[in-house]
Order: sequence, then C-alpha cells, then structure tokens
Amino acid sequence: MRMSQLFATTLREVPAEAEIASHQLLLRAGMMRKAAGGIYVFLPLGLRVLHKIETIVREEMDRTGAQELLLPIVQPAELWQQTGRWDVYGEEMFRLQDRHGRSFCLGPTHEEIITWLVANEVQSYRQLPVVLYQIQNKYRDEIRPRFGPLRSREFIMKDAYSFDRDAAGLDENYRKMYEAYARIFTRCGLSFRPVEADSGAIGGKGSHEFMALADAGEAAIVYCDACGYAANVEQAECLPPEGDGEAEAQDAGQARAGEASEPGWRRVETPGQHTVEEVARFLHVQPRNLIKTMIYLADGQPVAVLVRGDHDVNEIKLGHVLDVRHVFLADAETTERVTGAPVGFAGPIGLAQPVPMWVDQAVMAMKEAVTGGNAKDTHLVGVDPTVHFPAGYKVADLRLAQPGDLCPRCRRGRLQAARGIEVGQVFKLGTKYSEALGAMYLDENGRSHPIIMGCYGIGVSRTMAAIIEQCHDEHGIAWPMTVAPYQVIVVPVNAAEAPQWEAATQVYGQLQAAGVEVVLDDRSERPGVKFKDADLMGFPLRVTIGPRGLKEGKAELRWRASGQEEAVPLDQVVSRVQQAIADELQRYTP
RNA sequence: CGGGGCGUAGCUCAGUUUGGUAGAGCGUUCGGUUCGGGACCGAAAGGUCGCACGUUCAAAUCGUGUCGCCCCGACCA
Repeated sequence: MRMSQLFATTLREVPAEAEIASHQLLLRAGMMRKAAGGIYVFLPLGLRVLHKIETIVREEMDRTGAQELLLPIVQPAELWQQTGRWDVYGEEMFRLQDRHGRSFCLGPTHEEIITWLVANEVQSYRQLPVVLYQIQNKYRDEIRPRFGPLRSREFIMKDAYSFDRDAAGLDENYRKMYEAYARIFTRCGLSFRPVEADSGAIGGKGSHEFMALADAGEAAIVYCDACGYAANVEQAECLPPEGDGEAEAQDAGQARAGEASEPGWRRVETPGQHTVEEVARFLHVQPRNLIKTMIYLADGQPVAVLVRGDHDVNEIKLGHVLDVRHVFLADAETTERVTGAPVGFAGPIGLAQPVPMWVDQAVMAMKEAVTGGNAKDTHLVGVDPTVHFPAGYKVADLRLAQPGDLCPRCRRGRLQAARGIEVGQVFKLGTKYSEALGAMYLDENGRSHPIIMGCYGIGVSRTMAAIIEQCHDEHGIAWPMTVAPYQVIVVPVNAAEAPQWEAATQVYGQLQAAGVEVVLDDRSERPGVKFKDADLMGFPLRVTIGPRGLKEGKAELRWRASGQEEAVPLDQVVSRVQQAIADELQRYTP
C-alpha cells in the first residue's frame, strides 16, 4: 500500500472528544471516526487491526472444535419475551418495529437466538456436545457511552455458546474456552489476568473475566501476591477479620459478652460530625473503630447494613444475600424516616423504624466501637456488637475487598489492587435459557433433559482499544506484530532524490513479493512528517532509506516499540525484515 | 435521569461579559525555496457561528425552546 493512496488522515492535535489514550490515538492515527455518540466508523487501518484480532479469535476458537455461524442482528421480540429479558434489559436494548408493527431488537447478545436455534436442531444426546460461535456487531444503548470503543453502543463481539448434556461436559468446555482465551489474549500482545467474576444479570454461576491491565480500565480487581487468586472486587471474598477463623472470633465475642456491663455504651455529642473521617478525628479514634450504618433500599424495602468504618459495602454481595434484583443507597428522606435522625447519625441501636439489619462479619469482631446514635449530633461509644446489637440481625460477608486484606484463598498473601479492561468473560450458564426456550435432548433411555449451556464472549473492538492502552507512548501507537495493520513501513527520506526513491521502491516491491504486509511512504513530505506519522500509526518496523545509509549501500531498520535501530545492507533487507517479523511473532506465541 | 461544561473553518481554539463588517494557529490548494524527527516565503480556498422562535434598527453575542457532544454520578454482558 502506498501512503499517498491510503485512506487515512492523521490529526496533529488531540480531538476534544477523546479523553483516554486509545480513543485519542485511534482518531489521531486515522483509524476511526465518530458517527454519533458511541457509534464509530472504522477506517481501513483500524479495520485491518480488527480483522487481525478476529483472525486470531477464529483460529483459537476453531482449534477448540467450536464452529462459526452467523446470527441475525435484528431479532424478534418473542424470543426475548420467553426468557423474560425483553423487560429485564430495559432501556439498554435498541428496539424497533417493522411496518406491520411487530417488535424486534438489535441484538445486545445472542443467547436467545442461539438457544432457539439449537432447540430446533438438536434432539438427541448424540448431537452433543456442540460449541457454536459468531463474530458480529452487537448493540447496547448504553446510558453513557464513553472512552471510544471501550464503551460504545455498537461494538464487535465474539460470542461462543457451548451445549452439553451434563455438568462434566460443561466443565470441560469451560476449561477449553478458558485456555483458548488465554492464548487469544497472549497472541494479541495483552498483559491480562483472568479473575473470578460475578455472573451478573445474564444468570448462571461460575464465571471468569479476562482483564487487560490498564489504568484506564473501568473494572477494579484484586489479586493475591502469594497465590494465583484474582477477582473482580465485586466478587472478591473477604475473610472474617484478621488472620483467624470464625470460631476464634466467636469465642472472643462470647468471652467479652461475659464481662460486659449493661448497657456498656454511652452517648456522646458529636455536633456537625457526619462522615467517618470527621467522627474519627473528633473522637480521637481510627475509622476502623467506627461502625458505618447505611440504609439501603432492596427492591424498595429499607434495610440497615453495617460495615466497619474503613470498609465499603459491596452492593453485589448485598443483593445476593438479600436475594433481590436491585439494591441502592436510600435517599435522605428514607434514611431520616428509618433512623429518626439526619443522614450521618445512623446506628444499629435505637432505630426509629424496625428494619432488617445485616451486619458484615468484620463488625462482629469489633469491641468498644463507635456507632451513630440515631439522633442529631449524637454517636454511641463503647458498643460491643455481640452484646449490644438488638436481636434478629444477620451476619454475612458484605464488604468490598481492599488492598492489604489477607488473601481469602491462601490466607498468606495480601491482596493488591489493579484496574482492568474487561476484554472477555466466560460463564457457566446452566439451563436458564434452555429451559425457557425448550432446548431439550433425549438421553439413551429416551428421557428428556434441558441442555446445559455455557457462554463465552470477547469484545473485539474493545480488545483493540485495550491493546492501545497497553502499547503506546508519547509518539503514538506501538502495535504488537500480531495485530499491526501493516508489519512494515518503508520511508524514503527524500522521495525526490532518485537513488533513494529507486532503492525504496525496490525494497517495497521485494517485501511485497515476500508476502510482507508493507506500506511505502511515497508522499512528498519532509522526513519529520513521515517519521511522526509512522510512529503515530504504530507500524512495528520501519525501513528508512536515506542518503546517510545509502552511501554505505545500507538501509536502516527501526523497531517502533523499543526504538532499537540497525543498519542493514540493501540486498539483505528482505531477509532481515522477515527474520525480525518472525522474532516478533514468536514473542506473542503462547 | 441528576449535577457540571461545551457547540464558531477539516482539527485545536479566541471572539459572547459590554449587540454594530467572521478571527488565529494547524491542516488543505497553488507557486517557489527546502529536505534524517510535525520547514520557510508568497498567494488562495474554506464558516447561513448546532437548529428554531423571539427581543432589537441591528444577534455568534441577549431571551426561550430544542438537538448534539464531553465530564462526574446513578446504571452496566
């Protein structure tokens, strides 16, 4: 490809709409343009990268025995109504009607349609297991699209679905997919970490997310520095407090219960001190000596939730233990009605309204704690949860894991925090969709059973953005060889000088003949402009042909990522470049 | 949906407070000089100032409405 012909205009300045590196660089390098909020055009260079990623995905899916098919983007409402997700998805689903008034949606995912298909095609255990996948556009009317392809409304996704007769088969397919995902992201050049995840609204149990590590990532994860444990913070388990089993904590609690005097706590005035930090400072204690009492609405019903002052409520865990669909912090009026006090003074003792009380396990190990007094400018000190809490409360793991926590798996390491971009997720779905849509098979005895499903997604366009987040510098993108739009760019320093031009076109022709993906910068630009554009677009290798090297009969080979340079005799450029490409590809081979 | 900000040339932005001929830099086109990390000189093209209505002799500027974009939050396979 000649640069003068390439449909790509680079931007010198950062477009105001882009905040993070990947979004800015995709626009600046002429790979992508915005058509509407969260809707993008992919220009030739960007599309080549997407195709490279898709090719890697296809190769690894096919290697597992999965078979590709193509599903419709426009999907009938009935299927979604059968699984109940027509309503569950809500406003996030793009909906439309045809001329006859029939309802459709633009597929946000494809469980319904694939399960419907398999329900019609599969009757016998002899047809199982089977794994099917598709790569295509999906649509979600995100409340707030942002960060370019990291959270867009139209995006490219690979979804695979496994169909098994039993749990063992599902486990086996899940394992194969997990391994394929590790290979895919390794080949894409990503630094990533599989983490234990919550399976969210899609249903089922057992899930891992593949997180590309990046500060721009929207997901917070924790991982153990001693064992391999890693989890989304939404999911991460917390041990009962510090280094000990529950039994020990309970013993301690009982011992204290014996010696506590009634009431044992006393009321103190804390004028104007609302937050944990304010109260702690005012009373000269640490935040970890306070008990935070939050009033939540669980599907509309108020509950009191207690965590230690230096902890935060994990709303996902709360939702699970309460077995409700939505939990969110109550508004100020509700809180005031329940506690009988302004926001900031809620506590477990003396609530104005009896509501269910859920206590994080860490709270139960506290003694001499500070709580809100359920009255303006009032707190209680000397509270011992095992003694003083009103009867009827329930204890559970309700808090968000924090860096420094003891690892819940090995109980030796400490948790570290990191941020990640979710590029893939694998789920054990079970029979939720097969039961709803009647995907059954007959076993050897002629008995009917629901097919057991798994689903496995990879955000292709999101992966492209994640790669840039990890592979860029102040000059632009530095694509891994495996996904680069072109492997090499040939730059004559001055195309108007015949010797340079002739050498450059000859090298270009030879590289093309050798099957190398190569761009020739044939523009009549000054060298600085060409170098800047090459760096911005991120071609992994650059062959520079200029008067300096030409005097010696040499070209210069430069690696984009490292900046390393090497003089190569003109007649050896092709073989050296081929070697360099092979070396680079090797680096990303799992 | 709540809070905040912004819509002026392809891009980045000034001009709006205090109404009076539409601006700069970059990019683009043409001519020339240049040519190893975003050159220089000269000439030029390019905008119904998001849209609508209103106020006014006069609106980019003031008012109302509307659409769009960005950020924070709620939400999120």
